Amino acid sequence: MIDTYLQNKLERKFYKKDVLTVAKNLLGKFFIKVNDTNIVVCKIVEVEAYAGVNDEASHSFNGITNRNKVMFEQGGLLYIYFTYGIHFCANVVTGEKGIGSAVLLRAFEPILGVDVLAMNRYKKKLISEKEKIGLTNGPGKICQALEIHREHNGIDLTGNIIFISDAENESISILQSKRIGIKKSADLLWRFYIKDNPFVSKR
DNA sequence: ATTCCGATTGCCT
DNA sequence: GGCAATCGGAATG
Repeated sequence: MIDTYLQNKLERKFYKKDVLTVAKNLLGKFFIKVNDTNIVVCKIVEVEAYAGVNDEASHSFNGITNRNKVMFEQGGLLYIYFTYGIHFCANVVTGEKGIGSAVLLRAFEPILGVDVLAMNRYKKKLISEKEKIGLTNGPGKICQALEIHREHNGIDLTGNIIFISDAENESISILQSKRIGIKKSADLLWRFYIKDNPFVSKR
């Protein structure tokens, strides 16, 4: 089971391309998190690109700080930040070291480990269809459901704890829009999502 | 030291 | 659709 995902794990070169390319290429891929007792697999269905140059909305826009320094590492690392005093958000760092760009993971479709996700989100295993939609359809929800926190900031996605794997591609239709919840550089169409997927976030 | 405010979410009307 | 929750990063004094 897990062997198949490990064999299809994305390599470093996938992440070292420019952020818009990686953002679009991440759609439809499997995001996997493994621990001692379980494995969770989700399909990536919605992302946003953030780049260091000409993008005032990006954490990297004003240069390296203690918070954003992982964004400036080489592609393939995970950048985690804490926001609104409540939530964590997960990003895939892209490009070469020093660029400062990343892809925000906005929504997942649960594939394997729904009970684990439900326990983390709702403290119970059995959930309704509506609750299943709400499991991972937002950036903060993803981190709560998959237990991704501060300690995962900087983790290498080419390792075996959290990684992303290629999917046998049934062709997907990709749509784009403005990014959600930002005020600066708000007109860039850098949000990408899979058409007609019910797990794409609503707001 | 103090102030401002955010790459969100859930609950309310 | 509106708004409170809640905290730490970043800017300002």
